[in-house]
Amino acid sequence: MFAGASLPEAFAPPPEHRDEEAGRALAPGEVYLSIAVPLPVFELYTWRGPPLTPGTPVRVPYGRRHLHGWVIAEAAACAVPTRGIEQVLGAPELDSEQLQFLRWIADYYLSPLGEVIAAAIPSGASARTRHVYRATTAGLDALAADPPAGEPGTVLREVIAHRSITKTGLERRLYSEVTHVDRALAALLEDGLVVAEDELVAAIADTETWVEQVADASLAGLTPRAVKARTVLERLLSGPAPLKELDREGVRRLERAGVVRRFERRAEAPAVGPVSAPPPLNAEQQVAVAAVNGPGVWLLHGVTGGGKTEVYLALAEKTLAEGRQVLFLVPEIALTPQLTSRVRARFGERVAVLHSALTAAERRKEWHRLRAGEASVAVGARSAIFAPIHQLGLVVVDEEHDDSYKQDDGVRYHARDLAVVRGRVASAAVVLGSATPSLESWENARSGRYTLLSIRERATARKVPQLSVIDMRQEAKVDGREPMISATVREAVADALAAGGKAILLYNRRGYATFVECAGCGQAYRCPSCEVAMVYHQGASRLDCHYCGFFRTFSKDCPKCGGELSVLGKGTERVEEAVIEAFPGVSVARMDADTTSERGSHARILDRFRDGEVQLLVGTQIVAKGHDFPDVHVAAVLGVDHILGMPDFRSAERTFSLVTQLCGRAGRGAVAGRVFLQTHHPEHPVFSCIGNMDAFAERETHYRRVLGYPPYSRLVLVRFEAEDRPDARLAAEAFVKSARQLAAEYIDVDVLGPAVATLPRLVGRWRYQVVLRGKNTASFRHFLLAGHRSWRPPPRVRMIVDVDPRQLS
DNA sequence: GCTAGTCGATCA
DNA sequence: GATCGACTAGCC
Repeated sequence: MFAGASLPEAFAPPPEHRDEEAGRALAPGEVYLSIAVPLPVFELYTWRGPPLTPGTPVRVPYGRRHLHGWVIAEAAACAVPTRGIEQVLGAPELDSEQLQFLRWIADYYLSPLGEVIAAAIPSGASARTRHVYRATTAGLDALAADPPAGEPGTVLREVIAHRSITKTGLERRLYSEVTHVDRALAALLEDGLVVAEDELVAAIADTETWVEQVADASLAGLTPRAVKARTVLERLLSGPAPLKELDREGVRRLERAGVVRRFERRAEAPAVGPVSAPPPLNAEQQVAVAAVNGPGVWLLHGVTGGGKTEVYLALAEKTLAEGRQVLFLVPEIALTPQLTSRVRARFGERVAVLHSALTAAERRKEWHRLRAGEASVAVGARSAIFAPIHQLGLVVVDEEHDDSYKQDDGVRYHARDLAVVRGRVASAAVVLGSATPSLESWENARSGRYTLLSIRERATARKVPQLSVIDMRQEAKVDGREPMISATVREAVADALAAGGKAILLYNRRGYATFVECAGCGQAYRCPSCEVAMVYHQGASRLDCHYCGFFRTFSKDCPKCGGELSVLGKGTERVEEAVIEAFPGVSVARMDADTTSERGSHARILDRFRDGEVQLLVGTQIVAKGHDFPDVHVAAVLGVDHILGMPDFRSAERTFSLVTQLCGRAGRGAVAGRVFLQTHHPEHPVFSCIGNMDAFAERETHYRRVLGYPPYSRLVLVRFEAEDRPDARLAAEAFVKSARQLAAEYIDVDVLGPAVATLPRLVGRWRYQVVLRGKNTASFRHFLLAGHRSWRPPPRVRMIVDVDPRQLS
């Protein structure tokens, strides 16, 4: 039936991109393969191919394109015509345990399996193909006899000069001579002088190139000016060295002279045995280490400075001794250099470090070392949960309450929750550690799903600091304005400095002023695509949108009416200014996202503070995280009200955690530090619980239970985004209607909303959202899975499904 | 996700 | 009547 098709279409020859054999029956030895590809489709598609082990990476034709996918299983048959796979890209990359884990994730987070696998495997872990051009015999003959004129001729010559070359390669080499590489290639292809093909590029080798000296240096006839070659030779005197540590120019020079030679060598053999001796453990630490045994989940609740790290390390040692491997998760590796270096110091070459600042090649190398069993301890941020470990015996999640474990785009997994799942799949022990556990984990421990381990004593003899809450409403005004630093804090800091101590001041907003407006015409500076106030950064002299990166240069006068602009609200830059003014001559450093964007700058600031070069550290919440300094007499939270005031049910939990962590930063030797908290809500119950997890948890869980929030319910946030506001709103409304209908069939499922998101417009898109809530886990899962099949957003609307959202905004 | 093929709107 | 651009279905 051709009802919909016009005549020419019906008679058109089949599109040439289809392989002619598409849809034919299985050839001998062939099977149907279910393959996961990274696309927003939820079923697995089927291709034909040789029998392959699940987890094998393959390249498959898909429409006019080619995709990288992974074999999941052999399929019985396929209802639609199938095509053949194009290439096997290497050995299986996932064992059945990992596949089981990834399938669980796809199911739980309502994400396509192919996208989950793509998120789990670093790009380039397996072989890739690249589209290359190669000269044909006709092309070779043509060059000798009758070379094409103009640009095609130049391109042909270049193609012949290489065995094969990509288009990008050609463009790079010929950019000064040829303007239309594309066109020239098309002409050459047309004439049959070159062919295009896909070439398999091997996955990264686990060897590296080394250089050694093979002949007397005098043969090189080096002039005194050949400095680079000399430096290389000097280095090689003590034996072979890795190429990457040598000067390439120098090596090439010596190679040509036949003095040195390259060779491939397997990556460094791991050093065996502990590198630094473990310190003795105190009684509580010993109890914790002894308790963790075999599969299960333990929540290690330990006061800051209680020596949780030593417990982790002792457990890791125990696990390694059993011949199993260890996975160490940390919130953000750049922010926790101390933990990483301690793990390194203890286990040396057996440690593989995975973090976002690695280059693709470095990451692949670490991945390889783990897979080959050369490294047996992996340390990394959330994506390290996917590290290729076959004999997993222990997973440690440090600072388990930290929100950075939640991936906030793509597959929105929570690495701490995945750690529990992976541990179960691998029959490994899982240890979640924190001074301020998440209420979810706390509840799991209370109900007996996890085992609670407590460390209440500080390992060092430091006393628990005393906290003073300062009511900023009572603070004397200066020039009619509320001072940034209260008199009490000012005095305490002065005392600390006089005694040769240091202080940390936290203000959780960066920039100089959070709002800029013209006193004359009322013109306010909002981001044109985000509907939020732009933040004035004095250092960069510009206005920044903290959500989309848009900025404009700042001038003191209003561009509209010429009046003077007034800057309102505060940020760390302004706090820094006030501090410098209040304590002249004292060395101050600011630490926030603006001063730590450069690689290594974060550690540099902390080093200067540790060494005493900097006495006052001002910054956003990163000053409260994971590092320990001597002689911090005073720590003060100058502003925390924005966190507390956020329209989110976890705002009290975040405040509690941040302030408690900061308290842990204060203290010197045996003397307790002083901690101050400036707020406009001194009566808020959270402040009376600081440092006391039991008290906080009791209050907060009561409130969560009454209001039906996690951990007493599960939430799924569904957000609708569109350029036109009505599109997003209507989509959300339609969704609510159908979700309510479906929810009626399940126990205790609520559909809340629709509501405008806390940030109504971001990066040019309007945002509406709906919250799904389930109080019965099983019923809620069934509801989600049933709905998921039918939930498709209308045109022009993007739908984002966030299972277990960390923030309802 | 991408892309090709569809459709209507726009211009000489 | 031809060309351009927005929109949508199908990809195995």
